[in-house]
Amino acid sequence: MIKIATFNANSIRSRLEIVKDWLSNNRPDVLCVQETKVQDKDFPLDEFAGSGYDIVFRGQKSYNGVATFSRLPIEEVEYGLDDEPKDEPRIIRTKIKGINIVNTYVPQGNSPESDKFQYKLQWYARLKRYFAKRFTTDDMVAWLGDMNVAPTDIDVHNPAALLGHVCFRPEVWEAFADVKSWGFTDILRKHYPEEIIYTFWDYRGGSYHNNRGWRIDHILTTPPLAAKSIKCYVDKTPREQEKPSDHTFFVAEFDI
DNA sequence: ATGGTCGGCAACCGA
Repeated sequence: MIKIATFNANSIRSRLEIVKDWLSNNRPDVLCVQETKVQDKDFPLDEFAGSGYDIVFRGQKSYNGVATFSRLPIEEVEYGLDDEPKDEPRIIRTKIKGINIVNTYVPQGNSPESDKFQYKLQWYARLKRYFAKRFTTDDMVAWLGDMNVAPTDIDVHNPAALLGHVCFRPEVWEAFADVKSWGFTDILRKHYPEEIIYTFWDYRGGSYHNNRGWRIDHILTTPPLAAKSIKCYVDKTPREQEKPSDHTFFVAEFDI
């Protein structure tokens, strides 16, 4: 069995105790973290010394940043996209136990009228080419992270009101679906085709308490890995700790 | 309810 998880930390340094506790209590083989919000020279490596995890990361000041934790040997590492701008603080590929683990923090997009939104749409297209260039759909590939898209109406608490948001509008659905069409299965939906399951709740307005959430973190895999998927779930227990992230831990287990 | 709350960082931007 291999257990793979993803978590948008919204600052790894502010979420140190939550991450350390979760790793020691759950012992995933791989944890992909987004929004570490720390420069590489300041990454809190010492805090994880003796944890049993190797960590690869790329960050920048204030914004973005990704890290991949593994307690199995990391066989390969690749930072960034392969065209310009490489955007290293948003994507790390590792190969672990023969599985390509692609940890992404997809740009949020700010507002539909902004250049950042166009950049987001292009980012999905660039990512699709990245997959197509490296892998075939017979390879073991897991794509996970904060995708900044809620793909269907049941993935947000109020689709009518939220329609038009940069994470919930047709251009984003199409861009995400186009990457998926290369050969990915949405592992949560394989197990729970119609359940209301969220991974993110805005800090504002008591949305967690009222369960006004979004499903914007995803775990997708190629068919040979999807066939081995045995469990997929959101772990909300860290939300009950002090100063939680606005996202939860999201986990998939495979019979490998 | 067109507001609300975080984190980083040092004024506001990003989410």
